[in-house]
Amino acid sequence: MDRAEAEVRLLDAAEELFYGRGIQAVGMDQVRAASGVSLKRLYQLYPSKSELLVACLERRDLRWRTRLAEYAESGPGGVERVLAVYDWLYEWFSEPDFRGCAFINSFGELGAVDPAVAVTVRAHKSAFHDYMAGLVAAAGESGQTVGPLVLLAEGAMTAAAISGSPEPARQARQGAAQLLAAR
Amino acid sequence: MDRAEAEVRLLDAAEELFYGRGIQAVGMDQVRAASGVSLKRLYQLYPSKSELLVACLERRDLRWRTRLAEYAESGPGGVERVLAVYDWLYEWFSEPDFRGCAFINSFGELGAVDPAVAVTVRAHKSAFHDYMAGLVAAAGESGQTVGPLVLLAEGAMTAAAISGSPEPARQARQGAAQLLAAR
DNA sequence: AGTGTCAGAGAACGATCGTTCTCTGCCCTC
DNA sequence: GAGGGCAGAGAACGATCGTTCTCTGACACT
Repeated sequence: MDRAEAEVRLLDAAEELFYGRGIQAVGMDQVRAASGVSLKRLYQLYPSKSELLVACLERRDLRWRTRLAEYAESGPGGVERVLAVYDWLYEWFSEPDFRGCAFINSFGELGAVDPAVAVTVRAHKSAFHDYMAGLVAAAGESGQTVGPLVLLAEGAMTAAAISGSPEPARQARQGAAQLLAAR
Repeated sequence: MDRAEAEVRLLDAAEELFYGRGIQAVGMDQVRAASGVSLKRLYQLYPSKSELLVACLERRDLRWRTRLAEYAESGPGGVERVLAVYDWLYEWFSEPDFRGCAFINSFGELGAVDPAVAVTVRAHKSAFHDYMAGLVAAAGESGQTVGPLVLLAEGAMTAAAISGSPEPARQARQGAAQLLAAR
């Protein structure tokens, strides 16, 4: 197993465990067991739990935004492309192991005590905001709606996590459609 | 110091610490030091950290909803009463020690491993949803908007926490006003 | 083949946690 | 005034955590 594969296995295992049970509820030895990578190697690649977590979040940020963009840009453009974001949220919320937004969860758990986590979470949310702003601008809509549109998505993530239902995505889509229809 | 005062001091101290730094980042000994209540008494009143946390959340739920209702119902009725919710959020977000919604944070940290926490958080969010539904109905608006209106508020809470700015409350209010104007 | 290098397994370490126990001193009752 | 129960302070306990160290065995090279 070379360095690249060890990294992948570590990030896969750590991300699933951290996301599924919370960060402080997972010990480094559980990451070792789930990944099959020895503790020694783990600490060579990621010198602390915090750095492992940040690496997980950064990879997740990339994958999440890529998947979202692929979905949105596979359909028609304009306003429908904005609304497709909420359709994608519905699919995400429906995944069996969905447990909310990993960034919101991480920020709530460690944002106050781990500055690196706070920075990473802010970067992710900022990137999402910028992406939505781009879609809205491409649809020729007023930039004033971007804020509420993002809030609908953020609210849907937490509501879906807490209620255990994907339905908030539908409600967010309805709200977004109304906001975009009003002129 | 009688039992009632010990409870108040414990809940005050624990709530501030848990909310400000995260739950697992705070030890029971810090709660003892901040409250001035001995460890023995603490465990007589709340036999475990989880029960102390749930008691904090339940009291916070009551106080939070009471403060919100007092604010909303101190102004005019109708649609403006719905919008007043977002004005209140702005004031809340502007408090110096604001760190997001304690229920969302607690759920993210412990929802997956502590069922009592999950139940308490769901109850709080459900109560907030019902309260908003009541305001919307009293304003003579369609019940269909309740979902998006709640999502705007939830999204504003997390966005304000992560960005460290109260501005999301303004954006949520704008979005809500548009949703209520559209018919 | 013999030797040096490295990786893995897992013990070890020091810290901290939630929780309980011990000891001491005070207050109330007779 | 003597004795008993109770509360507070803080040590103690067992578990677990993040992180490091030790030991052993396998592989690479001359």
